[in-house]
Amino acid sequence: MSHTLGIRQAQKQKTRQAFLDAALALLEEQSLSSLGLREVTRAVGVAPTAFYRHFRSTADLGVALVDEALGSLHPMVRTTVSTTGDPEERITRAVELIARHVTEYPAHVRFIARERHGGVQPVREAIRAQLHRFAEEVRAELAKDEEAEGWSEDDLLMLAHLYVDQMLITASLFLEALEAPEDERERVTRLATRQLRLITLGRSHWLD
Amino acid sequence: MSHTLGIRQAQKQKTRQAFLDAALALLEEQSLSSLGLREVTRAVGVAPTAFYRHFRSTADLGVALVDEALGSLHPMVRTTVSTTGDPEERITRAVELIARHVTEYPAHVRFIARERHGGVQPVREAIRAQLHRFAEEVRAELAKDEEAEGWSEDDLLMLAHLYVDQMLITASLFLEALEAPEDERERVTRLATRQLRLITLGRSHWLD
DNA sequence: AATTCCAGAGAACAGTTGTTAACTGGATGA
DNA sequence: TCATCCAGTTAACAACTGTTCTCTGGAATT
Repeated sequence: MSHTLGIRQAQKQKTRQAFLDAALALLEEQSLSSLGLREVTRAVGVAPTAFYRHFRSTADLGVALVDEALGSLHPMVRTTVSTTGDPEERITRAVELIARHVTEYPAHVRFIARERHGGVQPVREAIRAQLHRFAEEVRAELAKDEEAEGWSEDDLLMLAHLYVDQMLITASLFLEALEAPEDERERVTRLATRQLRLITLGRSHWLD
Repeated sequence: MSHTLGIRQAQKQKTRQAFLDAALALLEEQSLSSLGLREVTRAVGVAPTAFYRHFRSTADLGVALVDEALGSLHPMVRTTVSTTGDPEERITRAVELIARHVTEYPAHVRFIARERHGGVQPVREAIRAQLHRFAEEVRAELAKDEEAEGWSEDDLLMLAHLYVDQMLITASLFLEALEAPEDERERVTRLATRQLRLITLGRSHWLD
């Protein structure tokens, strides 16, 4: 099924990826709404006009970055939530997974945290849509758990959003602690673990 | 004690406030890192160079905006948390208070949500510091409650941060629902209420 | 082998930006 | 009353921005 791309298409995709990489790097120290088209092309090493062969505008590039940063994350979220084992172990694994992801893709995480409430509407929309997908997937996984018996769909979605938001908050904290000494990251781990523990505790008494 | 300002100082403060107001309005559709100095002076109706009489840079203006947006909010947070009455009533009042604040100062709320993870370091720092103050104040209020018996200081701060973050998430949701029909805001109210309820439930079983 | 296609280059456009220096004129304080 | 101060002005600077049109050379198609 995998159709080998021609030299032409392959080169185009390569350049496109170079745009995404360069933009992501530049966005570590500014917001998308201040990212200039020429700034990006300069970083890639191509003429300004080449930009238009790939994107309509920087907002368009931003939407593509959202897909790159969040699109491939869905399997990970699903498996994390559905992991079997006692709750405490699940929480530990979830926090570890977030920490590792932040370490591996700090620029992606920073971009999402920054542009979630950023100044570019189509990008905000794209992030909102992806996060909603996450919440729906988490809800679906939660529904499978025996603890979900007696829960309404609406309440499950409410809890799912709580988990998703908590995931983002934690990721952002790890991001801030990235260059800090080891014990700061340890502190964040402990904080996030206890917060998840408290939420899970509330969950298990929801039907009282 | 209140020293009447001279005509000169008064006029200066008036212009300064005009800068803050104009910037806040412009920031509804962009981020601080893309806000131009000339753009602001144009909106105020003053020469570009006048800007330097009040601020070193737009980042400096941003820090001033953080103080305006969050500085006056501390009493409200304190009294909200310390309100007596049964937990359910407290939650309702808290959510209502957030909703009202968002309706009254939407630009302030948008600014904080946007720049909390934005591209301007000094502003991020200023917001982080203010939110930490909030968390400390909430912790102090929680400590007075009889439910806090047996809690460690660290765990109380953990819970306080959870409440503060939840407050911001809720505010942001109300902001998105500002121009939406009434039933959307009602939906957000119900969601936020149940999330707070679940957290409070976890809180009451923390020591089990 | 001849033709079409198209990613990227090049040049030019009118506007924009932050920052400097030297100024003006009304409020301030002696 | 007179000298000082200082919020805001004017003018000019080099550097930058997004977007247009035209062109080119190698890949793709016939």
